[in-house]
Amino acid sequence: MSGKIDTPQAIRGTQDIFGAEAEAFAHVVETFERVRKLYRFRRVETPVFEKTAVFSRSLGETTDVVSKEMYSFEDRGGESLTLRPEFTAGLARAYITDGWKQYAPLKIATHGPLFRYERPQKGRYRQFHQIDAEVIGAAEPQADVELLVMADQLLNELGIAEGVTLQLNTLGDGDSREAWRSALVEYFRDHVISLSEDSQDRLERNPLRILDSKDPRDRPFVADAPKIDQFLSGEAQDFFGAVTSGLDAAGVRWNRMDSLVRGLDYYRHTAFEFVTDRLGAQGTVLGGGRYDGLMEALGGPMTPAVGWAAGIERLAMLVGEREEPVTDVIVVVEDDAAMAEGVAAVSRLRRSGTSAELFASGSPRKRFDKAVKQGAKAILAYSIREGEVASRIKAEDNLADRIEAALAD
RNA sequence: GCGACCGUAGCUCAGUUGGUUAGAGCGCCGGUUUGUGGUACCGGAGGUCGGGGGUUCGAGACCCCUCGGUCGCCCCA
Repeated sequence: MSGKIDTPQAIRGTQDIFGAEAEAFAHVVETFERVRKLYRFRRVETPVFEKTAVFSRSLGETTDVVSKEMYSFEDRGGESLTLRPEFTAGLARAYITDGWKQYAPLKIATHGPLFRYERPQKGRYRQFHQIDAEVIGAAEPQADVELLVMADQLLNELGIAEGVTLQLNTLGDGDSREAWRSALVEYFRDHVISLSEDSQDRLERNPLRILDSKDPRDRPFVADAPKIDQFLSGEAQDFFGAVTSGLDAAGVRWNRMDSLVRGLDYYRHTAFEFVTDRLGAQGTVLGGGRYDGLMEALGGPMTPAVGWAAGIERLAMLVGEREEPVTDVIVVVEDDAAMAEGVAAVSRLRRSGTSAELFASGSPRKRFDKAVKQGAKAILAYSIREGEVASRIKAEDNLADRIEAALAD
């Protein structure tokens, strides 16, 4: 009896993933690993925590992520550290501090946990997991296209492309984006009293966000708001044109979504999201864009880059629960006098590459039934007949032969 | 940070307008039965009813606080 010691609870918004859900999670990661190798993206690992400045400088001080969602703390040396809320900033830091410029253009992929202090809900956790792909040091629209085509292939290989659509936009280069932003602020300021409270607040913090407000009060003004297209430079238009024609050439379907903006300050030019209506309020399955200004914000050389990230939990929800694979062989010891034979057999089977489990505890009479009930491709039972250890295999012939061979080694 | 709903055995749940020692199914453990076999029966372990306070003669049921879950808002993957 554990008595009066109360068990510490798991941290809010964290999850213990098990069984069919864990299989779905693993399937997403395995599929990503396979696809990323097809596109020759190199695997990298970076720390789950960084100096706080890595994120605050990259994402923008006024973004929600930086202003209220970071898990920041001081270490024993008094340094402010932060559990990574996203991958890109840390990867950019690594690119600069580890001299990865020598490998540019560099295609990299990673996956792992991220942390954001948010109210948990469907598809949103405080510790969540993403897969991530970046192309750093490539200014060409072909890099954007390659990334998008890879994302599209991933969703197809996961079997969840149905009902997921690619929404694509351009934010233009830095100057285009600024001009557009100023025009939006000016426009919305004229209607500020009619906007929702949230959007009035956004006008100060993040005016682009008003464009994808869900509030019906904002809709009419959003419809007539200045469009990015009016502010795009010639180069920005050409760039976006090259991305869309590349997608068309690769056979990837997309929708122009001129109200699509991304939350973080570092985005330029291409911005995109793969969205679905099958995940409740969290429609975005995979999102990203080009962040040509980020490296400089971190004190590095001007370095063009593009990338995306996708939530593993969200992808796994779309994949659905996956069956855990059935055991090849269950070895049943029906009499403890045959224990040594059972232990030997299960060891040999596993060494031969056959998955095997040993059922040798609890009531001897019920062990075989438990094996039948759990299910296995074959059951190998050891019992005592007339004082001798006797074995019996219940399996299809070809598998029975394989078991015999493994045991004979 | 805001809102709504929810919280009874390991799991899924029941528990009548507040009324004795809180139940079922599944699972688990043991026994009997069957014996090339996923049977049936019997028995057992396991709950301070998320936690704390309050109302009441009496609270799993009502009230407050708190923690957690779920789903929205916000934000995002």
